[in-house]
Amino acid sequence: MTALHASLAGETAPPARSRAGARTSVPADTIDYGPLANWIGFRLRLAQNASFQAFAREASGIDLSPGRFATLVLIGRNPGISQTALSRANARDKSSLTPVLDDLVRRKLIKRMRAKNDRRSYQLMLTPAGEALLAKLTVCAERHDRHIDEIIGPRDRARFLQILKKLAAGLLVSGNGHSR
Amino acid sequence: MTALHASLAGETAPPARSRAGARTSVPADTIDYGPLANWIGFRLRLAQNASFQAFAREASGIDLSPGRFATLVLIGRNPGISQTALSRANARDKSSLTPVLDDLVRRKLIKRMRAKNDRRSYQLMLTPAGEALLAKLTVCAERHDRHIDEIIGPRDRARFLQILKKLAAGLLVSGNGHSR
DNA sequence: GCGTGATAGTTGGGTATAAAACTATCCCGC
DNA sequence: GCGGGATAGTTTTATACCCAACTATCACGC
Repeated sequence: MTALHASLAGETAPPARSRAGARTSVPADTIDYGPLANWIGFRLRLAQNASFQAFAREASGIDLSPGRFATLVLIGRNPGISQTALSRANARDKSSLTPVLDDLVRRKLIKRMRAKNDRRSYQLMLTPAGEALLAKLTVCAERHDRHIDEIIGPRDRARFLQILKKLAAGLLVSGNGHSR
Repeated sequence: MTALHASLAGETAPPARSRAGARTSVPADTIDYGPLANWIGFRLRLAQNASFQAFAREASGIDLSPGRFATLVLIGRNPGISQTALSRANARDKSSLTPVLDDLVRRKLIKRMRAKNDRRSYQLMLTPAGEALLAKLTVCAERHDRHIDEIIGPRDRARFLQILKKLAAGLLVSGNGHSR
């Protein structure tokens, strides 16, 4: 991350690339993306990438990665949620959650309590410290989101969001004749 | 991936979840996403996730991950490109590229040739086998893209794509007063 | 030609994530 | 109450990625 993205995005750094780069056959700003240029999947990856990093910047100084933020939000909004339900909501495998939650517990941001009637599962909830951190991060997230709004423009936002939702829904339904 | 996404997306699997799940405090379909529900960053991640998996399904049977596909396209479109330029175009760190290219070379899909006038850099190009595989994958990608079109609807596609581009560009320019 | 600073690629260390196998627990019908 | 089948969470293994440090090479000015 850093300058590599800049060059992809529209060149932030004009000073660089003048001697050595010019000889390496493809001068970086004249790259032919071919069909990639207009494939949704590719652009989606770039946008997600950028958003992730922008958020990380927004929340820099706070010792919690963007990925864990969603986890906190979901626990905060759904106290007592199980790990499995949380992993589903967050679209990550439940096994990925184990180390994350271990860490959050270690930092005393969440609590894991055994459910009364099902001793297999945990009930997750925020600690007061977790609530406090969540509040701080929410401010960052809102700033980030406002930043995105400036880029998209408020008119298109709703439409854009709706398409994102349709995409996530539509692409998944069509492919999983799975059992589980 | 699998049923977890389905439940998020709109429930493909009605048979499951009826007994055990009902008691674990938060029944998965009544999750409160709170502000997450309409945060672009979060939705972007879900959509990208879904797209990635859908593409993987489309190209299942072909032994090449979606990530490497973009690499092949870029090399095919820009013969002689250097690894650094490629990593930039693909928005990944150049160090991530090393093992990927090693693998592609091992499978005889690409060639790495030392540049004449700069013995530090390589010039990458497809082998005939690489061209052939690229052609096969392009078919998959086009099918995938058509699938996405069905979901988005052709009217919104261009607008959607444009917003994705603006987002990637806009979010990156504003955050890297980096040197590198 | 030689030092200085930049660049191409690799290596090493660390994080995030997924898939599959596993353990413990649960539900249900008999 | 017991056995079969499902579920919650963990562990193991493997992959993809980043960043920082490293080596080899280059370019330029003197």
